[in-house]
Amino acid sequence: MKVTIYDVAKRAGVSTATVSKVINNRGKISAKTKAKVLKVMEELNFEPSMFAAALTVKRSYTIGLLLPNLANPFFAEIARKIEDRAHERGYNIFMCNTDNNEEKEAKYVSLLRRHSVDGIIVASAFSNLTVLDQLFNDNIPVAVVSQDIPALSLNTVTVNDFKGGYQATNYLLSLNHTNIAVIAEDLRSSSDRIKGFEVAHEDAGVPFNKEFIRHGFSSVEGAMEETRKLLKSDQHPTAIFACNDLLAMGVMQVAQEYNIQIPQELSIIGFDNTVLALSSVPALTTMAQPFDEMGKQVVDLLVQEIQGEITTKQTYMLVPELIIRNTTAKPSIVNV
Amino acid sequence: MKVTIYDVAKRAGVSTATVSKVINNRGKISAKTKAKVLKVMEELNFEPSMFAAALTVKRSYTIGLLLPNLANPFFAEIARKIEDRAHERGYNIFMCNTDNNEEKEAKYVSLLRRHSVDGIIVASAFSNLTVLDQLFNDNIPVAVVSQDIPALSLNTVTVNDFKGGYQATNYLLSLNHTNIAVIAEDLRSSSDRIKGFEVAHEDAGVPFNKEFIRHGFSSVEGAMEETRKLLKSDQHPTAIFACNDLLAMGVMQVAQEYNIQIPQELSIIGFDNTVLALSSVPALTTMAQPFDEMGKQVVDLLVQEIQGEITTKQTYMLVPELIIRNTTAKPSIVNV
DNA sequence: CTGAAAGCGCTAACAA
DNA sequence: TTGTTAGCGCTTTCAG
Repeated sequence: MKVTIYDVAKRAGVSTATVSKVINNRGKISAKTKAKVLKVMEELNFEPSMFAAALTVKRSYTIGLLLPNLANPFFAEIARKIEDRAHERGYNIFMCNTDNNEEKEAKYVSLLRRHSVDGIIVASAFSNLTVLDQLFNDNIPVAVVSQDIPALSLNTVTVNDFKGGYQATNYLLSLNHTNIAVIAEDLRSSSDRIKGFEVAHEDAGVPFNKEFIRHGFSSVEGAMEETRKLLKSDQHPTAIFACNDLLAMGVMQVAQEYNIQIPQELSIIGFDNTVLALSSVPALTTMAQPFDEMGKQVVDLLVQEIQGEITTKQTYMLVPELIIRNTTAKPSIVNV
Repeated sequence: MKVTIYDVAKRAGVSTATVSKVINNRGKISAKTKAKVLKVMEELNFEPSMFAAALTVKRSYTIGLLLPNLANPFFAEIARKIEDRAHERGYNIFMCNTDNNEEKEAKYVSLLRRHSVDGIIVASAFSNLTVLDQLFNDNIPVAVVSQDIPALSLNTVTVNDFKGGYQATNYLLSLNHTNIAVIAEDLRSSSDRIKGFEVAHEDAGVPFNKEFIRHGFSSVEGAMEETRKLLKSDQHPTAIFACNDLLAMGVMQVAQEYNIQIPQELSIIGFDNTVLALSSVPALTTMAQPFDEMGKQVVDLLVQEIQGEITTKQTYMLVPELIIRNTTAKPSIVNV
């Protein structure tokens, strides 16, 4: 049988109210009583049930985390940071892999509500706005990370994708590449990165080839297929901006397939700076997402809202950072 | 205000007991009453609090998952599968990153107990046996995945590391490599893999160089350092067996650093088959861990124990599978 | 500084 | 088939 506050109270010769006070370090208790209670708690290896407490206190100290798929290093990285920070703040994380599937999203949210989570962090696409609306009506705080849901006003932490795209492109341009292609997923973040790509060209006065902007691929295979087409074309690009590291890996595989030297014959830049970028051969130049900061900010925002410390919704927009490694170089004459 | 069972009962004109019954689909209720209650629940967007229920029913339908670090693709992969299966079985997962740090382990376990988890899955090294002992005394089911804790008898799911090491080595031997090195972490699983390496050599009647067995590295950097030493030695190896994919990436980076062609001049085989193996260039030959099966089995084992369906502890030992990709080939004459 | 007692939202006998 | 009632383990007034 689990040991309860009654067991502790009886053994310590005090009331449960007193025990409760020492557990929560609240109210006035004599040092002596406190010491005695603490000792008994120790002896009994007592852990107070947050369930029972939550019932009156209406706070579970749990947060739900909705993301598409942990097996994707990008989300794994964020999840890690979020969990860290949440734990620091005394909250536990309920992990939910939605696969960006509306049905799963709804199911998880329902489950999370039954579990009385104090708030929810959304890192998945979250197509299901109805569900979010319900949460809103039910007064369950929601914070969003790594995307913006323009239809709703929520606490949000994003990274400046436009700027990321701009800087990545700009770096390539500064290396004298004038023939740059983009491979992207079909996400809002991607289109912002692409916009950055375009504006960087305009600002530099370098024209870009619209044909070289390819989007709609989320898998390595998709990226590979597209890269093949790109590299087969007459005036093929000397550099490719892959909108995430995974896609960049696809590009690199095709380069090897075609016996194209990286970075001598083809420069590649990724986005995210996941473990893939660091471990790839050659190591990938990429725009780093500030995972640590992102995780920290979302949970802080959410926790603040939970604890009623902020009432207005806020948006943090962090900036990605260029990490130069070994997949980028000046275009060689050979290749032009 | 959160809507409660009382609100539903009142609005539906029935007692809370009746509502409880329809929630849990238990007892006898007329179709009519049931329909009415269901309708009201829908209208009120009611989600029963598992907290309150757990208080009497003594089951929270939550499971704690302890692992070192989600940012490590191996654990991310397992976590994903575990979460999937748990969810299928109606359980939610509490995520805990321990960094293999005893203090964190203890803190998390304490937190999990306060949250009244029904059971705990341990995927981290778990140095802290005292804590596990407490769980045992408290009758909290624990299942272990991807390792065995010989000191304790617990439900366990592992993969046959000896066999994995044997098969990896054997494949290399079958390719006619006779000069094979191993790079490993300092884990029990690694020593089993190394044992497999040795026995495979003995069985094939090929002597192996003890100097070529290097262990104690857990980072890419460590692997790189060691690979440099290995490749600098006079009679350097023609193949390297890296005891996990991440280490293999380190080996590949050094190979490129030294301008050594893979697989022509050096074969590499990894272990795990994480996303790294698939996306590396060239794609990595590796021993695949059966992540899906592992995840499924641990949660099934744990859930069975929770629900009292099994009383004896069980051990599943799954087998890894050789996935041949592009980092392995026959040794070239040049290199001998 | 300490304790008695009510109540949080739900379930589980037991009556009706 | 449905309702009454007594907890589950903890917190919180409010007295003492």
